[in-house]
Amino acid sequence: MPRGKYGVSEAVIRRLPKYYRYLKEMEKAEIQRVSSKELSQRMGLTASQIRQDFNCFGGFGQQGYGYNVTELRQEIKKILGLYRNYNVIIVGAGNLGQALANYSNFEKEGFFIKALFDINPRLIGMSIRGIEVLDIDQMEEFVKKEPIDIGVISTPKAKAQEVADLMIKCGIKSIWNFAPIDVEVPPDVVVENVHLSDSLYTLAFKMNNGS
Amino acid sequence: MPRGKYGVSEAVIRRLPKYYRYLKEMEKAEIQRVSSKELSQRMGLTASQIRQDFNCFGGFGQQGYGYNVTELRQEIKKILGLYRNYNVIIVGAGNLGQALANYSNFEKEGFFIKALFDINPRLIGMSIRGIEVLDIDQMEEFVKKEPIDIGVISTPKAKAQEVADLMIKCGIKSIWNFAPIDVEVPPDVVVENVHLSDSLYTLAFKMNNGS
DNA sequence: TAGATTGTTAATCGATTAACAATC
DNA sequence: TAGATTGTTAATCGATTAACAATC
Repeated sequence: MPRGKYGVSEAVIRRLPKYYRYLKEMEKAEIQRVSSKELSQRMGLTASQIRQDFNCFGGFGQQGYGYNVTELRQEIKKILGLYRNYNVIIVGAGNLGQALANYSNFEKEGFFIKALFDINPRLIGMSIRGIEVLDIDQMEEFVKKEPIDIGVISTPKAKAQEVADLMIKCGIKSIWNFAPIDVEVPPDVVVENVHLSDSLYTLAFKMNNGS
Repeated sequence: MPRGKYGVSEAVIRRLPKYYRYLKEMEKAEIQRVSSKELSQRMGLTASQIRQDFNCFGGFGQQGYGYNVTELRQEIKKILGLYRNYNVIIVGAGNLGQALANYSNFEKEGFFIKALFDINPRLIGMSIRGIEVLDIDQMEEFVKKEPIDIGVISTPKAKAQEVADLMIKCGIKSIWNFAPIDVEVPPDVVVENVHLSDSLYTLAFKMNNGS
């Protein structure tokens, strides 16, 4: 398994957005410095783990002082790759696809939804926050004109693999998959799954097991 | 950290719904038996891990044969707690809340959405698949009449903690949280987070790091 | 300077993988 | 019976935690 620029484990990667979230909050609250100890208490981690995590990327702190909140937030923003913009399309303009298109917070971090696609004639032609719903047949042409970084799959399960294949054919290298199936992709394509049912079943398990 | 009936790690818990998903597919494809080896190939795990996972719960296989697909699926269904029904309410009837209410698949596994709640007068009175959107002020009364197992938070971040507090006050012990914040709850309450932005940022990180 | 807190190395813990006897 | 595959124990690997010298 190749591990790009930063040789970093999945566990660390998953914590990065959480650090980013907490640091944004602290910045908003005008907190200027933070120690690994204080951050650990806020986030429910250990101070050791936090320092280990940051040192995967080179250490942004200062002995005796801690971390500058703004600086640390910016570093993590950089690591996550949020200092550039991403063009996004959503395939599947049903309720979930529309909900995602309506969620304007993604834009604030540079994720711009350029179009939705569907096969349903009733949806095609619609517009959500000014984003058009187009026929899936137009997708290939659309992506040729406007390079797309991320493809979102919000179709039913039965169509998900087909949609993934089409995205890959169009040269899209990153897929955010909401369909309850693990789509198969070539090794240069990244997939991030949001399996809502899996999450709900996990909750069911935990509530029956008091953990 | 107390670990209910089954003393099982988070990593194992997270794999259970995935097993369930694959086994359902195989059952649909009328596959009757499966070995840990074959399942490992389908799922991208190791056979060892699969056998270890199942043996957390007591081993459902037979030497020389493998596992009966239907039986195994049923066992996992039992472990997950999907042989009972769950009453669910959704607080926040915006796009995401509506999308969740519209997603009829949850019902098939026994999760019944009993009502949505909101503060927006424009949404109150609406009906989604026959599920009413009520005023949040009616929630406490509603939950008294109809016991609710799971509360879904699909409000903006700013309201999430308040909503969680209200749910807890109403006796709800399980929260499925879609707001981009970690709500604080007493130790007997279970929270499962779906942090969409975290997931998206993870994807951004990975696409910039070729992992 | 003295106190605080990092960056980093070492120790521990837990999860995954390997191996194999048991047995269908 | 012979072959296959589990359940389970042991070995390995990786991630988390602890400890502490470096240094602000």
